[in-house]
Amino acid sequence: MKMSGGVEWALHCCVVLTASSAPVAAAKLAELHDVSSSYLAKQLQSLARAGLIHSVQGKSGGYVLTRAPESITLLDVVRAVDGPGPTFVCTEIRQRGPFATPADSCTTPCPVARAMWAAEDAWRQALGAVTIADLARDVDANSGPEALAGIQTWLTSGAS
Amino acid sequence: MKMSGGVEWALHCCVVLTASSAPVAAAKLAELHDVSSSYLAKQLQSLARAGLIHSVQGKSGGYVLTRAPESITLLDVVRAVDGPGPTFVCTEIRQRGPFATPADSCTTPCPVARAMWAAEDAWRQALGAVTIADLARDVDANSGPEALAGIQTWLTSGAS
DNA sequence: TATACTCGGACACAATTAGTCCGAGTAGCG
DNA sequence: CGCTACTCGGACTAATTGTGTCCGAGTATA
Repeated sequence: MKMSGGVEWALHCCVVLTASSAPVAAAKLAELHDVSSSYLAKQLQSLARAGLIHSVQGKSGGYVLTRAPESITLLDVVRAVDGPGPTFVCTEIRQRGPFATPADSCTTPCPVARAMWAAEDAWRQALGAVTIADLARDVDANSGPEALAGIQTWLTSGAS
Repeated sequence: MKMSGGVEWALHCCVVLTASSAPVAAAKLAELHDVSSSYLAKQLQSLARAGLIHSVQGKSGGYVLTRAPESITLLDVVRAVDGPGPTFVCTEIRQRGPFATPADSCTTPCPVARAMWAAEDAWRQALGAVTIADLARDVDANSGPEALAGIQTWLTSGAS
C-alpha cells in the first residue's frame, strides 16, 4: 500500500500557489519542481475537479487557489488526488464459507472493518487538522522567507 | 491508494487461530473463509516471516499463533502483510528545480513530509492500540459465543 | 522406510499507477 | 473583427504493483 506520488506534487504546488494571486501555468509549476509537466497536469486537473483550484484558460492562464490557504486542509488534497474511497475495503468475509453469518445478522459492520476504519478516521482527522497555510508557514521557517518571495517574483516574471 | 486485500484475510485468520491451540492448515482456513487457498498461503507466509505465527510442517501441520492474542496488534499484522514502509514517500522535491534548496540545509525533513508522516503515526498508533484479542471479543459480542466455538470444533475435527 | 500431507518459494496474470500525447477552448494582439 | 499563440482537458500507452496459481522441498505419521 503506497500512496500515489502525485499527492506530494499536488501539496507542493498548493504551497507555491499560496505565493501568487495571479494564475500560474502548469508548465511553470512543473519546471519549478523539475517534474513531468504532462503528468503534473493530471494532478492539477484532479484538484480542479475537486474545486480546490480554479483553472483560467487563455494566453496568460493557469491555476489559482479558490479558497484561502487556511481553509484548505491536507485531507482535501489527498482526497482529491488519491481518491475519496477508504483504503481498507471490507469484502464481508463473514458472510462466506460454511460458517457464514446470515446477512440479516450483519446490521453492524464487521469488527475487523470497524477497527481498521477507526484507524483511518484518526489518520483523516490528523490530515484535516493541517492546512496549506500551516505548511507555507513551516516552509518559511525552514527555508527562510526569501525563498517563497524569490519564487513569487520568478513566477510573475516571464523568466524561464 | 488501496490497502492490500490480503490484510483482511490475515486479520480474520488471526482471529480464527485464537480459537484453536492445535495447528490449523492453510487449506482449512481458506475453505472456512471461501477464498483462494493458494493466495491465502502467501499472506500466512508473510505472517510467519514476521514471527506472528509459527508454521508446523508434516502430516498434521499448520499454523499456530506464536504469542498471546493480547500481544498481537493490528499494526503488527498490517506491517507484516502490507509492508513496513511508509505509505507516503518523500522524493525531496525541494532539492530539485531552479529554486532547489541546497542539500546541506535539509537537515530536517520536508514540512510536507512531516505533516503526512504525523498523520501516518496517528494511524499506526490507532492500529497499535487494538489487539487480536479485542477483535475476537467483538466477534463474540456480535455473532454470539457459539460461533467461534462451532468453528473450533469444525477445525479440530477432520470435517470438510 | 515409504507415504501422504504440510509449507515455501518461484512463476504467470490482472489491475492500478505513472507518464505521454494531441485536440478543444480562450484571452490577448494586430 | 480575425488571427495567433498559449492555456487546459481528456484520451491513449507503458511500467509497476498487487493478485492468483503452480509445483518442489521437507517432515511427521503409519
